[in-house]
Amino acid sequence: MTSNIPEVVILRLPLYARVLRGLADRGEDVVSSQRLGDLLHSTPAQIRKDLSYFGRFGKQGRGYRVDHLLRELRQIMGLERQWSVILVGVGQLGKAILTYGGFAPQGFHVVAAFDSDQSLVGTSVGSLTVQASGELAETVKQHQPQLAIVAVPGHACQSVVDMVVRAGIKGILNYAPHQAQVPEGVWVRDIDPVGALQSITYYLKPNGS
Amino acid sequence: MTSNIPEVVILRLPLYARVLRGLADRGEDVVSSQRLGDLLHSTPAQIRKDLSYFGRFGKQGRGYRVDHLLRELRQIMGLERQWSVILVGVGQLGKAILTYGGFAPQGFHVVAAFDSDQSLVGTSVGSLTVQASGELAETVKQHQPQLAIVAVPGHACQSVVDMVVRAGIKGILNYAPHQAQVPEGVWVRDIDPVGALQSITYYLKPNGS
DNA sequence: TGCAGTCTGTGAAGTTTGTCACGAATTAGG
DNA sequence: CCTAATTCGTGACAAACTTCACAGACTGCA
Repeated sequence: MTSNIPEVVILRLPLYARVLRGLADRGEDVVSSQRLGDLLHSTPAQIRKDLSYFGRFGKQGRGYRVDHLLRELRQIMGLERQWSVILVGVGQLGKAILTYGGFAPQGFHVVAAFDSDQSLVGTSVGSLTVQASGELAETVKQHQPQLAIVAVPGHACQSVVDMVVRAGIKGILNYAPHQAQVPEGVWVRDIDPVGALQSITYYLKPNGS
Repeated sequence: MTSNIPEVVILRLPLYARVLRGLADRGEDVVSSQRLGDLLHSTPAQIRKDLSYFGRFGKQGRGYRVDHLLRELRQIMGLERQWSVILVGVGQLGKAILTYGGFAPQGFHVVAAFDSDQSLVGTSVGSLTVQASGELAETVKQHQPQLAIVAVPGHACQSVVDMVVRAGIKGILNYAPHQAQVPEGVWVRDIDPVGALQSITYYLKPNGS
């Protein structure tokens, strides 16, 4: 039974949560869909409609209580718990991801890092020791992480994805420039900065307005 | 006059180009929309429709010539030229971006890096020397870069975006966790790994299928 | 208490995006 | 040359998504 909530809506939830966090930090108690729309470059109707998929969180004549709505959203997205993440690929990108401080505050903890390069295995990056790819299945069985970050070259992506999927991982954040094939029930999001730039240049190309 | 080609189509073009590059590397001459669809997890009809917005590149009974279609797509996206990029924010993330080897092969060259932290200004990262943010306008005037990568903390994002926009930049790749406001005619793409993970956990939350 | 003003939640309408299915072009093999 | 097998390009159709617009709920003030 796949839920009937559009995926585009799910993709917007993190943005809503982020903006609400900002409002909470600035001590704002209540926010209207109008105001949220301004902050998100979206429309009030869109925001109300999106939220209505999950329940009724606002109050007519007032708006939404910031802390309440934020808690609800975090609940909906499953963020009221910690998530364990493994990293595969400890090259430059992988190292940057390991030392990046943005994941942990949101409850995503990298608990193990793997690489196929034997000269990396055993070295320390941040607080982790790089493990051999061969140990992945065993380590996953022990720590039961739910997510994997893949930061390997494009040509290695599919085999790495296959490996983590076989180990039981159901969510993958893929930095490799490759569309990985995954079975039903496994979720992949691609991070593609180069593609993002390329889709910008399309609009800049006819130079002028 | 905004073009009437859907933005979703434009966002798919880089993926098409990437897959075609892979096929070209493997020496394949011709590819059908069926095959492309398999590789992209898309449908043949979608691909034919997308391509038809730009012209007629295929041949009935055969398919698309890989090298020809790739060249056409690169032309369409404006990739048959080099693009100059500036980086703002030379923290851990910024440094990783500077040393990342994925941009240059696609024609995106980082020509200058800026940071507001005086202790970073003057230091070398990769082949660049970090400049003070105050020099940005002047440097942009000289080098005429078309794109900017923003890799600063969320709270600094908007002011940095304002600055690069004022300097004349029309395309921004934003790594900061903040939805920047930009005037008409400026294009922003956000890179949001944390948000991507959060939209995955939504689906994993009801643990089971 | 009553009234004017605000703002949500939601069916219905409208728009955008994706799929279907078929004519026409091309190839390959007698 | 003729026929069977492919495959594109595209208008018509369907599905998905967004916007509209309004009833109903709440607030604040006199």
